[in-house]
Amino acid sequence: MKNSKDFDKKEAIFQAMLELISKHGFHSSPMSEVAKQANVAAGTIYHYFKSKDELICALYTRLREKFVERLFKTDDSTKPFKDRFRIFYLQMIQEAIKNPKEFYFLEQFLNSPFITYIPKANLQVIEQPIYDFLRKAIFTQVLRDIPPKILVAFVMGSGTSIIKLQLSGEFQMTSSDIELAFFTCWDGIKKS
Amino acid sequence: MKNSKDFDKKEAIFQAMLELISKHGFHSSPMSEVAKQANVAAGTIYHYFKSKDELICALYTRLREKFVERLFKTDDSTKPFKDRFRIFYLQMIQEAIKNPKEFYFLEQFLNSPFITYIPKANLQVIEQPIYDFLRKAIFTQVLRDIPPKILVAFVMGSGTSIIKLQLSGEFQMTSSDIELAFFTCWDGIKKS
Amino acid sequence: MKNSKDFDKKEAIFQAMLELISKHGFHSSPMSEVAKQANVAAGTIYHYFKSKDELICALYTRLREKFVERLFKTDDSTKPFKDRFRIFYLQMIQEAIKNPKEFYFLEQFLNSPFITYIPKANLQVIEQPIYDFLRKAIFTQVLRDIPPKILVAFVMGSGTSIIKLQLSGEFQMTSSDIELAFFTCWDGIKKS
Amino acid sequence: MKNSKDFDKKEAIFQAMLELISKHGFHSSPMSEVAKQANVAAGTIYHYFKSKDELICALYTRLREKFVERLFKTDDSTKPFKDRFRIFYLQMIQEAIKNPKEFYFLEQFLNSPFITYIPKANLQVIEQPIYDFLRKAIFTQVLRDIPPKILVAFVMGSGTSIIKLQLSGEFQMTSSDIELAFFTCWDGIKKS
DNA sequence: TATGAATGAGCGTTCATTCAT
DNA sequence: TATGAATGAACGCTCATTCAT
Repeated sequence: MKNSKDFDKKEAIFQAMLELISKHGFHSSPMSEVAKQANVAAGTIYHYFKSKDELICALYTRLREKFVERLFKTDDSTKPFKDRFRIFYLQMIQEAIKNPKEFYFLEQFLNSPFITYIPKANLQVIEQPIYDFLRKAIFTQVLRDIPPKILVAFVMGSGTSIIKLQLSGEFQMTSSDIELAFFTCWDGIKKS
Repeated sequence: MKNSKDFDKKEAIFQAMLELISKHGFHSSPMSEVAKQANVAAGTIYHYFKSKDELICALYTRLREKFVERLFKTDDSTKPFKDRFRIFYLQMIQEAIKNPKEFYFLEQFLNSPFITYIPKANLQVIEQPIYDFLRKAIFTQVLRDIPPKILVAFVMGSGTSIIKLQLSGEFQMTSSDIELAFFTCWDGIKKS
Repeated sequence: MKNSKDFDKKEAIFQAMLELISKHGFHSSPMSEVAKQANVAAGTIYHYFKSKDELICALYTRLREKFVERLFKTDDSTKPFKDRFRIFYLQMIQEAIKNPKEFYFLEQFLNSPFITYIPKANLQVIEQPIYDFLRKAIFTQVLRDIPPKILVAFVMGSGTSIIKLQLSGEFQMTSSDIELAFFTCWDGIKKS
Repeated sequence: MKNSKDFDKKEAIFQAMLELISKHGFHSSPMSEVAKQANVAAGTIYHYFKSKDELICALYTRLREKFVERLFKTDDSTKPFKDRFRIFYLQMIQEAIKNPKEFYFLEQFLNSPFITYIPKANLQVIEQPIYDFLRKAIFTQVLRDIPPKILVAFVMGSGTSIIKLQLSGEFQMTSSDIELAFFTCWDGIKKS
């Protein structure tokens, strides 16, 4: 089956690149190594991606979309917003902790000059669900009335930072620690 | 004067590397280019630093120390903690915005495999002032009683994220926006 | 019809290679591009030709034969030799100018190490008509008595050079210019 | 001595590239091989030349200049023009035969897409002496009154072709053959 | 100390060719 | 016959590092 084989190879290449970059960084992840780990020839990668940069960018887009999607996997819009936000915040932390490679790759990419290769419009589309989620809650006066972009930055930044703390191995968070983190965030953003 | 010349060259090398990496990333900042921008010969860099990696790591340590130091430059321990924290938070945001190259370099480094080259103990020493500042406030029941490391991550993570928002050019923060960000953070961490 | 299809594909491949090489040279004309322009699969080319080199050599032989043939297309052996030679010389220049791709390919090939792949005997067979044409005229004392090979070289070399001048775009030859070129050549080679 | 070493290396690289290309063509002359034959490291070539293409173009300019210069090495402007032209024509043929590598390289380059990389103005400057030499003789009514560019093309083209004949090994020219070739050319171009 | 020419391992990428379908 | 995905050797080139001066 051509399609399934295609899928397998592309997927294997993505996976190999993810593994290498999350561990060694962009420039210690040579294409030859990617090929080896993906069990394809070096040249094969170039049937699927124009260049190393394009592969890395495609991987970012793909992983970021997947990550955002997961944040709302367990959302239940019939619940009170506080509960929904709690689920969202915990989900963010837990998903990242369950997928450290993805998380490291995303953070590394986001904080590198690579990020400038992705058109801002594309980035916005990917982040839209988060933005919408919080903006509506500002509108319905559940959340503090501050510019939504600041709110998103605040929430995601604090979460990201807590994830890094946990993944660094420097501090073992219990689930009640995570709960505390949620309350800290919530008390900051809620309409008082 | 040997020391002063040493200082000048080392400083020039640091500055050149900072400029290049903040703009182009680690692996688009060749030593030859650093040398050119620092007005020294390529070989000279190796009198001051064992390797490119060591130079980058030294630069990180140096900039991170400077950054933390600046956070407390305007601290006044006689004031109520809330005021002190406000100054601290605003200072963090403003210093980063005033020094975008430093900020980009630090974030890039922090989110790359390079960070693992710096012994954890050293990192802890550098961050200690922040940790102490907040821990004491927990102890005196001004701040919410959560593990200090989580608190530090929360505060610094939210701040960092807001800085990125501003530096991205995607959102122009007014000083009242920054004030709002401070309140959001404060309401989250204060003892209620 | 197998033969007609064969013919079509082979022809399309020849045409595609000619177009690419005349424009980009041998090593900027990948087989994949040839395949694309010929509307066949890359592998298909290898049903008709053993290798890229063989294809290029076959193309040379083919085009050179066609070119020589055209030189005598309008020959009329009943006319005086001077008239016949005039037609020949003008034909050479005009055919090349009408078919610049063919001309560029032939010249490129002729001046590259590829030419050594073609057995000398084959080359001689192809050029034979030109050789015979001029040798007879020497024999009949119409042309200067110099070794025929030198005569052929002289005539073809001067013609080729004039063609290049015109094709370079550097000089627009009128038909009276071409006539002058003919006289220049003729006065050189005729028996005086 | 820095200058002499520089000279040596650059010269050695030029020589190595010349040797390889004249024998194997552009794309069978890898930089690694050039380095090996020039007794330098691959990277060293890139201190002297930006790229392979630039090296090849520089080599062309250099050799073509040298070649044109040699044509007039033995010129004596006090002699009658016919004698001067004879010397010139014979010199062209003999120099090329003495330096077959240079000749093959120049012809290969001239008939490849590389030639388009060299600005036309530069080419003209190099060829200027030949042009001037013949143009003056047209002006003084020694040579046939045809556009100088055509005259140059005629003379150089016929000469080049005769050189190729000799170098091909297919025909051993005696000095009286060369003399005949000169007369053939002269009778063509002289004012009758 | 300071230089910068020189090194050469290693990179990203290309492309002639093959072969399972 | 025809396909085109896959191969992998080989390419042009970069750049951290060295060392004679």
